Amino acid sequence: MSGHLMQAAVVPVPAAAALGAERPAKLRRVTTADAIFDRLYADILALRMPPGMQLQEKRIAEEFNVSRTPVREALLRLSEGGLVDIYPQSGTVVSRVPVSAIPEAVVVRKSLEGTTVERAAEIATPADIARLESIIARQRSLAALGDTFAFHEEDEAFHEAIAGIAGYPGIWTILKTVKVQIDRARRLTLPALGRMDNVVHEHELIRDAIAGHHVEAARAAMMHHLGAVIPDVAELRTRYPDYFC
Amino acid sequence: MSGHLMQAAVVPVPAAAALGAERPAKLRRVTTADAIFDRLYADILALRMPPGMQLQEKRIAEEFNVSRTPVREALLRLSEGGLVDIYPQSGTVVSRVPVSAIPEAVVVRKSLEGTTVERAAEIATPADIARLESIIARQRSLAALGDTFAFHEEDEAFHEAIAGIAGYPGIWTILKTVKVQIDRARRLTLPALGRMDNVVHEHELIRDAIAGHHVEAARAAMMHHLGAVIPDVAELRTRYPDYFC
DNA sequence: TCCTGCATACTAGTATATCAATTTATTCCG
DNA sequence: CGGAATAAATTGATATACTAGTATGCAGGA
Repeated sequence: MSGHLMQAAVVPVPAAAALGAERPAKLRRVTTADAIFDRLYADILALRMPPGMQLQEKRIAEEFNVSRTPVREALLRLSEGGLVDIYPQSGTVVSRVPVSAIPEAVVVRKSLEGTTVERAAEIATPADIARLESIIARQRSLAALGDTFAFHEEDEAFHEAIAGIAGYPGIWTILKTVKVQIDRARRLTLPALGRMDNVVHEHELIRDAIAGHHVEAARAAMMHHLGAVIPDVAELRTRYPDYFC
Repeated sequence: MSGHLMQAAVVPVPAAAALGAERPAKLRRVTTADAIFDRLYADILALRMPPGMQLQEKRIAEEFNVSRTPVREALLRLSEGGLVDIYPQSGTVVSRVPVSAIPEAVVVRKSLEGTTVERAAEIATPADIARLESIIARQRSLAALGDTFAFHEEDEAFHEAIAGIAGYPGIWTILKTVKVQIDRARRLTLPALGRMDNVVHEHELIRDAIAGHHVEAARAAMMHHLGAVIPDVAELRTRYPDYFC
């Protein structure tokens, strides 16, 4: 962690904000706070900053060569997402993964993605199917290479694409915030290489059901897919006792 | 809007944050920024600040006798919820209700509340049913009095109670943010007094289904209930053209 | 030894000042 | 008279300074 921070690039606003927030098509500077948010977000998700780690606005500000203000804004956003806990006048820590919330997060995913995939199966076009297939193809090669990180990114892309096909971009925004806690727990499991092939196959089943406009089959395939990825929290908890609460 | 702001009361943290964020049972100062956020949130929802209204950090800060910093933090949080739009170096406005997002918001509610009510029907205890009934009872009298505002608060309580029964408090947190845009649109409809009686009846049906552990019936009743409250955006749009986008 | 109370050293919350970018009005030239 | 260039004003973004809680450790007494 070091060095200067990129400044003041001008880019189209990246989706941001919750359901229905769509900024009017307008240009928006990527602010310093945004950059720091992204960095911390990635660091926490990748466990480079493990749960329970103490954070200090001042120290972070010094590391990035910025003032406390943008750091503070980034931390506030992270705390809303449940990734850090801010104790006023005391300190800020990377939040421990709330085990109790993980089953609920899975329920949310199943509920929302079930609804989404049904809609997608109803209205998907051949072009949509092609998009799904291209993502799956990339996943196949990444699985062969054993690149778990890139594989996971494509996994996100697949689910996001389905939301896009269904015409529910806002639902994907919600899912992203919900998925975070699940993903953090999953990062702790050893890179189960064999699992990637399973995922590819499950994605193929989902794609086939959507392509054939088989609403019920699509839902069933998605339910099976989401049910298979629940991390074994009980085991993780004994292995990393102070990462959970 | 006037006068000083209450300072530094100490209260238990009010639920806040997304799924799985549960602040460790701890005392937390209600910060100035929190107070301003709550105030602005209420003002926007009650349409005292109508969509399209210009906001200025400086002016708000002066009104509340605080500096721009907490005002800014409150506005940032509001913008994440899609209640204000911040145009950098230009201005901040109360967001217009994004009509395009309302159907999607309804989809989310149906999906999540459908799942929730099913679970509630499975595990509800007699005490849970009593809680629901007491809320419905209050709604009956409020409907008779024609107190639409308090009625709406009890409506929220009813749905939150079901989430509580199901053991999905985090889902309610998500629903709150999704409901906001729908509620804003609904506030524009004339206080349809007759509608309140319908709502009470629909709630009774939901309660009965939960009490009888009729999972399918509970879902059906909830779907009907949620389908009935979709505001007629098309009509509203002609009546309040610059409240929407 | 263990508990209590105070002093100290932090940390986050808030205020104020400065910087930079965008919008808007105005002026000057064609 | 009109349009482009420019200057002024507005306001968001960032930096710095200050205030006020909170935790911790040590001293002293039970």
